[in-house]
Amino acid sequence: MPASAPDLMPEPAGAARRRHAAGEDPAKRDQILEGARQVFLEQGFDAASMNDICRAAGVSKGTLYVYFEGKEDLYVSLVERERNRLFGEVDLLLEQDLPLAEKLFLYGRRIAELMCSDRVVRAQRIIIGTSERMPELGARFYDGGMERAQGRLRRLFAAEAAAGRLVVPDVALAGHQFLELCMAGLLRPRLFGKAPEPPAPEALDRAAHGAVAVFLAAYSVSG
Amino acid sequence: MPASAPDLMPEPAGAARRRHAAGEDPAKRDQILEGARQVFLEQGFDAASMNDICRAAGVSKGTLYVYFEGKEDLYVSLVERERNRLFGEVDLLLEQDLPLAEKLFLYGRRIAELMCSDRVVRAQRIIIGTSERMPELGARFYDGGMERAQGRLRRLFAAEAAAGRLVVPDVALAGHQFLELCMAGLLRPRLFGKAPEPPAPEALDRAAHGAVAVFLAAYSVSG
DNA sequence: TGCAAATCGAACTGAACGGTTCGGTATTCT
DNA sequence: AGAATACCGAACCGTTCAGTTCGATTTGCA
Repeated sequence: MPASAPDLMPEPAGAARRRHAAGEDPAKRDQILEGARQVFLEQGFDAASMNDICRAAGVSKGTLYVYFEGKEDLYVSLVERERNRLFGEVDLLLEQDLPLAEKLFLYGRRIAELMCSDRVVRAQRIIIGTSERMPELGARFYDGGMERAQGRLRRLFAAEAAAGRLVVPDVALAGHQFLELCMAGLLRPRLFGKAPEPPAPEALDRAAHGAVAVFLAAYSVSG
Repeated sequence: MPASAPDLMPEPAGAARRRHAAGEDPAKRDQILEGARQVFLEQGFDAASMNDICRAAGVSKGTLYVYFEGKEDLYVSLVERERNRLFGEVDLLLEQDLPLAEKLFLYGRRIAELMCSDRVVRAQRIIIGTSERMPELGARFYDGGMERAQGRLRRLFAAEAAAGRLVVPDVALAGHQFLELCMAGLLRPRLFGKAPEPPAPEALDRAAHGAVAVFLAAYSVSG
């Protein structure tokens, strides 16, 4: 196939393309997803209408259906994007060179703050609400979010145990325990609508500090 | 108004009535709520149709609308009933006269088992999913469920602290911590659909045992 | 400039929804 | 027996939805 093939050239190696094939402009795709995010998160999956999403995204209905097959496809794509966007940065927190107690405090506090934020709480609400009908989507969100953090924690605990600074018979259990401790009394009232606002900084401090204290009391060599 | 008022007598003091006024037969009301429970829990609030609920309950649509004002009224009544039914019995677990460690183990294990059961997980899914639009309903469910258990725990911890067997600077925090520890690694995968089955008895044992161990390591006087 | 096509905007389809109405039936009280 | 009525079942109403269609308009490339 010569480089001058008239109409079929699928991938012109040119770096800067201005015009895209129908349904293949990533900026427009993002624009649609952003509108969908607003409507889905504040209406829920069923109550959100495609017309509202079009209006919020500033895109015609025809165009939307060029970029996405339907409502469920749009929703799945949105959840996938949010998952990566929300939990992509978290891993770095554990890499810093700090005393264990401080490292745990900062990591746990950040996770709790993230999980209790308006944006993530609303995302969890809608995903949990649809996980009866779409369990694999919920599982993917869980794996890419909390379970990823769990993996980091397990590695840390195993290393600390190997170094003789902790005694951790079950690193998986310990990982779950630590993160649950960090969100104790914070996340559940948020999910159920009992706490309309994200926790105050002092509340986050208190929970994370208490988590580290309890955790280290149980798993330190001296404990 | 004489007692012999012909058509308006509202409360005939007779003890055993066989025939009920329209929309006032409690058995029929329960029958409707039971059908609504099935449909709501497996379809979600929006996706559940009143026609499906009528069919599931074995009741005509007209009758349903005599007993309930509409979909939301039916849903609210159902949540209220489920809340009482599910969490009504739990309180008794803490009254037994047992060593603290055993009492905590049994209580925590039972709570975790309940919270992770199919029925309660599905109830939580739908309530969390609708708590964006109906926060007060979610808050009531939370208060009647987990928060009630928290109250019991706080009283226990305060008593144990007063007796010199525990050192608990913040009984509210400690209560949240203990229950979160009992469900660590169990509830969240259930809610997100990652774990399709309730946790096995051994998993519940492991979580509750680990919770008691960590908790007592942190809050025992010797700790 | 002129052409091809990506997008717009708005109307439209068919189905499903919540809720209402109404005549017929079965039950229970007098 | 007879009257009263709670319930049934099915048709019906207006609305809203996801998804489609199509001419008009804008946009980028030759």
